[in-house]
Parts: sequence; C-alpha cells; structure tokens
Amino acid sequence: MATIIDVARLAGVSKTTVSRVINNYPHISADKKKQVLNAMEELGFTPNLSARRLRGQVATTIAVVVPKIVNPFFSYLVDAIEQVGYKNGYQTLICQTNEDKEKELAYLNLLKTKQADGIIMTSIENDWETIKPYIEYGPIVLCNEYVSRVDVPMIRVDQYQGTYVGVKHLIEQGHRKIAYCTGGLFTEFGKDKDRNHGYQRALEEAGIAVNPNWILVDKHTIEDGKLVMRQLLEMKDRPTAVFTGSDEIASGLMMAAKQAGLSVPGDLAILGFDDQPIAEVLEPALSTIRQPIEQMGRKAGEILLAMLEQADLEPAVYELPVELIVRKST
Amino acid sequence: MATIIDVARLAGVSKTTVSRVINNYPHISADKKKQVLNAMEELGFTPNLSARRLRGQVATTIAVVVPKIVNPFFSYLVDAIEQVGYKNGYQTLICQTNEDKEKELAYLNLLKTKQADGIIMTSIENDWETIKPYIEYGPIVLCNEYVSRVDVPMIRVDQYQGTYVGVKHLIEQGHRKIAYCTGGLFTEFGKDKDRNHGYQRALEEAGIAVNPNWILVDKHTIEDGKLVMRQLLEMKDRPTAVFTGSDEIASGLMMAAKQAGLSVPGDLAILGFDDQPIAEVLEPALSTIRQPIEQMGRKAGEILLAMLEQADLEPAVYELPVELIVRKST
DNA sequence: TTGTAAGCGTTATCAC
DNA sequence: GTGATAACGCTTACAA
Repeated sequence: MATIIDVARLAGVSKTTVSRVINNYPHISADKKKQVLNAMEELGFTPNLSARRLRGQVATTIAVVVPKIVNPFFSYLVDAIEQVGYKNGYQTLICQTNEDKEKELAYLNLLKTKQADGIIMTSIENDWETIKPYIEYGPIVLCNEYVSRVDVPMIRVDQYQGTYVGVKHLIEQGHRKIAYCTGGLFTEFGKDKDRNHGYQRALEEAGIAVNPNWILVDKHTIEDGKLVMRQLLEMKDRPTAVFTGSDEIASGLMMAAKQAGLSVPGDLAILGFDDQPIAEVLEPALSTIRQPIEQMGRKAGEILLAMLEQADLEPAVYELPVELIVRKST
Repeated sequence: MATIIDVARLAGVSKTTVSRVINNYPHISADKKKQVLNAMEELGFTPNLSARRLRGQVATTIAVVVPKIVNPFFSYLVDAIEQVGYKNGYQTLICQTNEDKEKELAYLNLLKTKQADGIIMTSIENDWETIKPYIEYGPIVLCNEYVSRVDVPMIRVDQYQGTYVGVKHLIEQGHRKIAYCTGGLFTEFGKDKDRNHGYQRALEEAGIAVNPNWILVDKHTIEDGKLVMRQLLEMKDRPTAVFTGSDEIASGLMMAAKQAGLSVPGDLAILGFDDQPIAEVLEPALSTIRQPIEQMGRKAGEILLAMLEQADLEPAVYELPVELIVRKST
C-alpha cells in the first residue's frame, strides 16, 4: 500500500504538504496541490484510517446495536441509519447482541477503543447503570429502547399510546376478553412498562379487569405465535381478541388459529405491532400499530452525527407518532 | 483512556511485558503476569485496536457486502456470518450497496485501508475485472453471487438445478404456459445465467417454447410482484403458472392474484424462491425453492477466516444443495 | 524472563 | 506557503 511518504516523494514535497492536501488545508499553492493530487492518483493512494484514528480524532464509524438483524423491524432500522451515515461519510458497524449481555458489553467497548465513534442502541440488555459509564468514551443514542433517566438522547415512539389505541380499538369492536402477548416482559421498565400501562389503562376505562392468564410474555417469533395459539386453544375461558407485540407473533397466531378452524376475526381478532411487510400479505390482512421505523432510524442517525460534530448537544427525548392501521384481522 | 503505558506503570513493568501479557506470550513469570492482569483490571484497560492494526497484522474485522439488508435473504445471511465471526473474535461490518457501483467500490476500499481484513460479497455490482484487483489487499469470498473465473472462493447453490427442478415441478402439475419472473436480468452472467438455463432447459425437455412476453426481469419487492400480476392480467394469452426469483415477488403476485379474483393455484400456480418465513404464512402457503442460507453464510465465514489464518488457501467452489418445498400454491 | 528502542502512517506544533 | 519533528498506542527485533 502506498503511504503518504510515497506520495510525498513522488510529488517532490514533504509529507506535511500531502497531509494538508488530504485535509483540504486552505493555504497551499495551486501547483503543489496539483502535483500531490496527481501523485495520489498515480499511486492509488488511500489514507490509512487506523493511522488517522490513532493520531487524531477522525470520526468515521458508527455502531448500531440490535438484538437480531433478521427481525425486520431492526433490519429496517439499520437500513435507515446506514443511509444517513453513508450520506455523511460514515460507515455503519452492525452489532448483533442476540440478547446476550456479554456481547452487548463487548460492543460497547468499540467506543472505548475508538473503533466506533458513536453508538446507536436499539435494544438494551444490561442495566442502564452498567451502560451509562460508556458515554464517557463517545456519544450513545437510544433508538426504540429507552430508560427513565435522560442521560442520552432517546428516539422513541409513544408505546403507551400505541398500545392504548390498539386495545381500545379491540374494545370498540365489542371485545371484552382481550389477551396481551408481548415480546418483552410484563414489567415496569422502559418500553414494556409503557405498553403494559396502555393495555391496562384501556381495559380499565372500559371497566374490564386484567386476566393474568391472558398475559403472555417473552414471545418473539412466528413459531412463538403458533405456540401461543396452542396455549389459548387449551384454555376453558378463551379470549376473543389478542393484542400482540409484533406482526411476527401475530402471523404465527393467525396461522395456528386458521389451522385450528377458527375464523379471524370472527372467532379471534388479532392485532399486530410494527406494520411490517408481512402484515399486508396475511389473509386476512393484519390490523396493526405502525411504527415510523424509517423516521426513527433517520432521526437517531442525525442526532448521533450532530453529537459527533458538537459534543455538547443537550440530550433530549424525541417522540414519534404511532398509527393504528385497521385491516381485516380485527 | 488507559494505555499500555499506564498499565505498565501501575504494574511496575515495561510496556513490552504488558504487550506480551495481552498477546499471551509463553515465557512470562506468573507473578508479573498477575500484576499486569490486576493493573489492566483496575484501569479498565482495553487495547486500542487502531494502534494494533497500524503496527502489526491483527485481523479482527470482516466486511459483508449486501445489496439490501432489509431483504430477509441477506439479513439471514449476514446473521449466519456474524455468528461465525463473533465466535472467532471478529467484528462484522455490514456494507449495504443499495445496488450502487460507487458504494460497492467505497466498501472494497475498506480492504485497502485495512479497516476490514477480509470481505464477503453476497452481491456484485461492478464488473469482476474492476473488483479483482482488490484481492491484492486481502481475501475476498463470494457467497451467493459468483463469476466464471475462480480467482476467489465461491459459495453458491446450484441455481440451475433449483430453477430446473422448480419449473419441472410446474410442468408436472400440468402447466405448459409458465412465466419466469426474476430479480436479475435474462442475461448470460453469473446467477442469472444459471437460472435462465434451468428455466429454458426444463421447458425444452417438455417441448415447450419460451414465450418472451412471459419473461419479466428486474423484479424484487412485494410491490413489484403486484405490478407484475397486473401486467399478466392484461395479457390476452396468460400464463397458468409463474416461477419467481424470490418469495417476496411471489407474495406480491399472490396478493394481486387473489384480489383479482383468481384462485391460487387453480387459476395461477405460483412458485417462490428462498423459502423465507413469509412463504409459510401466505394463504395458500407458498411452494418454493429453499436455499440453505444459514449453511451458506456459515461456510463463507469459515472460509474467509481460514484464509485470514493461512493466506495461501487455494480458491475453490463450494456448491450447496437446493430443495424444492411443495406447499399449496402449485 | 525482561527491557530498550524503532517504527507502523498520520496529523499538530512549531519553526522558517 | 512549506517543512522538520514529535507524538498517537502498540508490537517486535535486538539486547541484556
């Protein structure tokens, strides 16, 4: 590989001058600049980023932490972020935790070792107290996931509202026995908390009590959805509608329901979350809560880049709207 | 950030010794080693990778070039590669070209600048002659995509066989009017070529002539699929079956077909390609050609890592089997 | 077994 | 406007 010295030699200037050309220094004579440019061209020179990183503070890489890239929600998010990054000359490092705490920490260390200049986290495995110290090493932006303390910028959708509106919609369709099937847990943290509250609040307003048997947690995949349906079928007292935490669980539910001879939404109404491509191709087409994925990704990317340019950006919470999409499954 | 020098100072040894501990040098006294380890722990030391890269030849990053990460085929491929990488201490850099030649070249430059130690390409935008010179800078493995000259290892499935078997299956179901709808082009290069040949060969064997009106190229998304269906509907002489290049196109086709009141497979048989999750949830469930995505990714990762360890690995072609999955749409 | 010192390719500081 | 030179943090001869 050609280095700055080779270029300098060929152009008959010092390496300082070459460096100045690379970095668009203002005061360089036109002819020397041209000589350098020619030499760079001739040698096929590309600056060594490790060296630049080691030396100065070039920021060129952002890392995106996702739990599972095969989940369309996250692949679309990554897509949006990557586009913003690329447009601004940044590379995107994709970090898949597979919901592993260790792996998440390993990826956070990218910040420490300056392999990544900033990180966008779309999921959180460790406690916030464990993660927080890393902001010392570079900007962290939370996108999709969030925590109660505003130490870092957070891009979120109003999960409470989304769930509330969804469950309310089911109630308006005449349902009183509404199951709740979520990818998270039924806990008081972050995203889960808000969704839970939305569910509870909607029921409460309609004077309906929560039935703990109908709370199904930690469900993620199509396969999980099928399993859940089997569980529901075995119940003596069966819900007539299910609010799900993702279109994928909803898909599994719908498949298993149809297979069991249930009509959707006649015997069982199913509501998804996300509005992924799959929602539209299902039969009946899936009603769902649309998350503005692309907007979220773009916003997260833009904010991280802004923080990289001016380190003192005040962390804020950016809330994006969700939307109820009524199709045929409810 | 703590450096090797800080650790050395705290441990009361030279930085060489620290370096040796980091790199598991054999001959170090147990107590000095312990001192160093303690010091590293206390300071929360993490080696600076830019420095290591600049100095020696540590390989820690592989890049995966994909056209579109939101395409499940590629997100599953990336997933498999990432897992292999992580298990062996490598990071995975995801490079999305969006089918842009410039962007592909920009990503190939990662090799040149040693930001990536090796690259797995799952798609190719530029001519092979343009890409080939980059192998000078580091190993390149082709996975899914392939070219006729074996300059680099290639992991591929027998696209010819897949297409041939699929089309033959349609013929066996009694179809004689079979459309061909592909993501690529109807050309004589790489993957496209083999698929085309498979289609032509199967027809030929059954004594059926190719109808150019039924060759639809450059179709990728669900939306494309819908559009294609509209095209088909306008034809006086309509095919009774469609071989598609991906489950996504097939989904779009199926949606539009049902909307137009056509029964699948009664009025129109539809065959997908890939066997993505979506294939199973469609109604009727989609018959398709299954690609061993996970295997492909794993193999590609393993081979790249092997090349990184021993540079002189002879490039070979690894062919993986495809499988016809008959469901309800054919 | 351990330490000293040179150097990887770049940029910032200072001098001219 | 241009050029020496010293860092950045690490590894690796070479010496001890």
